[in-house]
Amino acid sequence: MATSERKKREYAQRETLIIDTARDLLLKIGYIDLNMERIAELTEYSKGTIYQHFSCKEEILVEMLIQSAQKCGTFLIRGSQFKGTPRERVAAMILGYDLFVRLNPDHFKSKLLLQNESIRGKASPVFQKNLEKAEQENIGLVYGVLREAVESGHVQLQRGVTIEEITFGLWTGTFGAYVLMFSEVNLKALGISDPRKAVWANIHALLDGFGWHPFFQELNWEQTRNRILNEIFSQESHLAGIV
Amino acid sequence: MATSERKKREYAQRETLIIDTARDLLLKIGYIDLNMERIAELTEYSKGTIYQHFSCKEEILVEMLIQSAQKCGTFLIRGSQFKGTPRERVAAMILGYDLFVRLNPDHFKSKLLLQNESIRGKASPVFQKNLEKAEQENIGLVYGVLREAVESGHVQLQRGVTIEEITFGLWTGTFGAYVLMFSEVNLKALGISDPRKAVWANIHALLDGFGWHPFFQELNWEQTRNRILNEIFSQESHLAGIV
DNA sequence: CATCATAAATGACGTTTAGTCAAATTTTGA
DNA sequence: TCAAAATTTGACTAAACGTCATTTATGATG
Repeated sequence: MATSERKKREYAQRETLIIDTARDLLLKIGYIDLNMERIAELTEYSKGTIYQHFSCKEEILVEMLIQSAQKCGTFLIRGSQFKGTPRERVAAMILGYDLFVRLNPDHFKSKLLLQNESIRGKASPVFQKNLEKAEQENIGLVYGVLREAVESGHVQLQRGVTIEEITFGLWTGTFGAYVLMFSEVNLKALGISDPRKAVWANIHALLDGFGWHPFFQELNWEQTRNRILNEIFSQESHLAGIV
Repeated sequence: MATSERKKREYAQRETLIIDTARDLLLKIGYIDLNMERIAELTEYSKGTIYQHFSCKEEILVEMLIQSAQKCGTFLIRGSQFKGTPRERVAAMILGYDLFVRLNPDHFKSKLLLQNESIRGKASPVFQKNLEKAEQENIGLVYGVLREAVESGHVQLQRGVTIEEITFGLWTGTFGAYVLMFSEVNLKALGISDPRKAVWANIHALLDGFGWHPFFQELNWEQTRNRILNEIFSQESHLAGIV
């Protein structure tokens, strides 16, 4: 069945086209004004065809986020492979995440929207499950490095704290910061001129606070940061313009 | 002008009625299905009258959030007045915030939505400015206690870290956690059975990491926590069922 | 090449909600 | 009591949603 293979390919291509179009449109006109009619126009397909792929705009957003979460995963994996201590590898993952977010501004736009159950709930359950799975896999990558850190004795878990909870701290500290950065909260007016610098300081204070060796003071982090960017994310850091 | 005073009062009362109705409806049916027609029905006014107060449902949400942000401020203030070290006072503010969020579940629902610029942007600029102001005032309350902590020598700011950045860390660590808790991310599946416990551990690790005395180990926090709840939030902690 | 069955794409249509505004109603104060 | 002012109403237009009968394209077969 050579033809049916081609059909499948064409279907997948069209899906990509729809998502890419929706992504552009989302960044350009925002969620409220985003509509299926316009997506149909721009893709040069009819509304009916668009609805054959996605049941509503929210479902397109979910699929968009699934794809970007998977892409995000590749950045996390690359970060985790940095040659260094577990703490440096976690730092590399966080830097990778930052680069990913910089290069994929649509990620947080759709993420923020779908954080709302009413909006996410419009997508069909299959899509929602897939999204949950994609995001859990990414968290799993962080767990992996933390587990190694505990096993190698770089961190001693104290007072019943679990690696899941430490990950939660890293997660909320970075994710929360991006939510704020991406929502036009006036951080400048609040004295936060460089939120990324603040995140970096906070993440390291957190890890220091959990007694994770080597402590912030014990390492030249400026150097480590440059090594991470050069060795792992050379191309991306140039693309993002952080040299 | 006794009459015009009464009119004003009546107008304000109706505004309250509209907001309360919208709040109930939001919690019941969610953002997507929330609509002006239904709000009009439930308040027993006509659509036109509702539109005299608010230009769209998003504007109602903004006003809802302004009000809850102000109420939140009273919890923060009370927390900051706890008789203890600055660090204990910060902890009291965070506990106060937690109680506030528990008792006002609509707060985060609307907050999350309005984090999206496209949604928030539907409200008129005056409403948006007021919201920004209300939220900045709350952050200002945290700054106040941190400033005292620095002045009293409980924290030494190191390596160019500012109190704004530390506040940002507290903010993202708690706010980020509530965003996740309120968005049906399956935290249980990720091994986070008690996100509030995790937040507490992370906040203290963060403050320890910044060298904020007294360190977590040096205090009986279980006792402090109970004192805060008893002395400052007795009524609220019972209402929230955390005894 | 012609035919026909199947698959895919279309856009008109019914429905819902938004937001407006002229008309109806109520209130005010002389 | 009554006219002017203020308020309320809901009918109406417009926009987007989501459906589905109809049209168009495809490709297998003789």
